Amino acid sequence: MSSRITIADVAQAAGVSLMTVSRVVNNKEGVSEETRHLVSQVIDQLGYSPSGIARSLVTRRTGTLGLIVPDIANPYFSGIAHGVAEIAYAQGFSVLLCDAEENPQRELSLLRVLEEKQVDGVLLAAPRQNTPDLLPFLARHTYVVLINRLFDSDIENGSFGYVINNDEIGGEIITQFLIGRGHNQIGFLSGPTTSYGSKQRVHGYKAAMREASLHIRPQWILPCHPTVAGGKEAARIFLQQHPEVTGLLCFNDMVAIGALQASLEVGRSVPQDLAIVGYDDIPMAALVTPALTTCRVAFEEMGRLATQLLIDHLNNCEEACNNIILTPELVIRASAV
Amino acid sequence: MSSRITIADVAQAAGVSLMTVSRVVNNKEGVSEETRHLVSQVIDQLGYSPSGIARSLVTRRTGTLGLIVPDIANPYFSGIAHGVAEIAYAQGFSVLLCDAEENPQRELSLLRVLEEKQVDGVLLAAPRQNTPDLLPFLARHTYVVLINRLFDSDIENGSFGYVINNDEIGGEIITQFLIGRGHNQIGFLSGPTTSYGSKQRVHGYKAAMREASLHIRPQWILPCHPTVAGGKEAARIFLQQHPEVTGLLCFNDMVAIGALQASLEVGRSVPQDLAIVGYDDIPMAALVTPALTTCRVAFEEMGRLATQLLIDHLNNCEEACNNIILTPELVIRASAV
DNA sequence: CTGTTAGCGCATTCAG
DNA sequence: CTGAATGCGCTAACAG
Repeated sequence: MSSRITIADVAQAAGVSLMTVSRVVNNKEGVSEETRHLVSQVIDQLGYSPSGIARSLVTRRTGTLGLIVPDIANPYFSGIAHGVAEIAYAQGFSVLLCDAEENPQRELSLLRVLEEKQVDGVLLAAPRQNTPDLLPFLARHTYVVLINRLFDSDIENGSFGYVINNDEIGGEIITQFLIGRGHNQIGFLSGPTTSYGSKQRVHGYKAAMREASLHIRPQWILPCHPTVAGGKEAARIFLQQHPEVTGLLCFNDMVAIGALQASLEVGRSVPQDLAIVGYDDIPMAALVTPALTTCRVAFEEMGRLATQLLIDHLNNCEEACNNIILTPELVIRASAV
Repeated sequence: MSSRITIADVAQAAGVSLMTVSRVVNNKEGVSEETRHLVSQVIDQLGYSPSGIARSLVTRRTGTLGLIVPDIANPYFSGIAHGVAEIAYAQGFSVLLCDAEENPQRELSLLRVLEEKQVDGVLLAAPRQNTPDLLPFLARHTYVVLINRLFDSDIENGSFGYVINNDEIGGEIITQFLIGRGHNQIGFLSGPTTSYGSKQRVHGYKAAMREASLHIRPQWILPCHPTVAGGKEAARIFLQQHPEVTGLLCFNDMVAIGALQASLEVGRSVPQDLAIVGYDDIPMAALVTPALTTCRVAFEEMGRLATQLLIDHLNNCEEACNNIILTPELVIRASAV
């Protein structure tokens, strides 16, 4: 219905050949200013719009990127998506949004869909969990950029582009900050055990503790769901079992907000009785009370960089195709001073 | 590169015709179980994936929906997007995400892109501002569903499907709530003057005031930017100019959070000295201190309903194609009790 | 149940 | 500078 009028209609109306029309539509050389002008006019008049579908069939390029996120309603991923959309638009690409709804199986299915849709490349944002089948599905795509997610093996990672946050340094920074403020009993509500980021942050935490010659107690590291509810529950348990702890690191800001709530319940005032540190710096972090001291991860920037990396690769810009490791930044607010 | 192997390769390898392969790929009738099985096997073996592009060229359907939002990083729109993605996936559609970056001009350009990509339909979520050129661009699409946005004229609205929130009732509900709690001097930080929702909410506010025989003072209605900063600034000015006001309605939760901050600065404690009410019930609303009393708008549900409406229409299900008006719901928390 | 013919709308050859 | 042929990969409409 929509694309009723074709390039042929335009050609006929303008009294030229298909190719001439095609050339002016695509701004190609080899057309006199005169005919170019004429054809443009006819195009406007007829309201012609080229069919991206037909074009893609012959060029074998769709100008579309696939973006897979675990949950677009999560500010973490919507921030990434915002960055992705910005660069994609600027470079003339569209983005097919795939929400896996936190379901690893769904990711596989989505990868299939993207294959049928013939996207030029895919951006895969941090699935929480490692599905073993993921690799073969990924391999079917021309090019994939991983956002804040890595496989366990470097060999596998070598097949993909990636932009990640250095969570090990992140974990180290926040731990060092607490140590610097005189804390030496520091706990960690470490999030999902399956999370790559969690592991890295714990590494950083341990490194900082070791560096300061502080004893590392495994029971001070408590996994939890990466949500407010998860953080609240974990903090409740943790604070009861380890009242001696004066500094509490959290997997992310949501967990930290949960910890804030638990502290209130238990009667430990933050930051006086207990310092709490988040991670990510989602918009909410600055707005809770007390405002969260946290580690800023540049979501939107990651989205932008990943998209640029992907597009550079599609354009065969070999030089520009370097993977990117971002260093997070400490943001001191009120929950730990 | 990706779709190197075609239906022809499968046909040859299986020793059947193209059509037979096509039939099994599309699960169509008219193939014996035996050959169906054989062909399926060859497909797996060769790793064949059908080309959506080629298919779309002939079927004139892309199985793709366009979604335009002003800002995907805004929880309001990422909530909608989540609902959209859910239904789209469930019904076998993909969604092309377009982030207009709060730029009405960009919207037009995006609409063009969607036209070239030949999306089956488009979902347009609440642009803040009315661009006069919007209508002709929308008209080029087969079917459009407006999400929480309406044109000023009913004739124009008649051309589109829509799912909206009844913001007039919303404004009325929150005003009645404050009145019921004994407030009779109620201000309204009403957001952008260009916003359709703002106008409606103000209508509701006035209706409730009138109904309670309270005097409506125009100076108690103050427009502002729909952001935390905008709310903070507006509240600062408002509270200084109208200290007599004891209840403050806000355009949305972000504005309310700003008002909360301003109150703290000015030394008015919430809810004792001043009741503050938000709008939308974004995730953040429950997490600030004091937690926001607000009016819940069912974002995700709106996304779901709009998408279903669009798909129903594409499937020519005339009966099911009714526009939807949702009624918001009061959520009482701590900022106004 | 299976195969053949034709063409979707366009861009890439190659000739003028 | 312009145009005529050819085919991208697939399905609809017919034949057998």
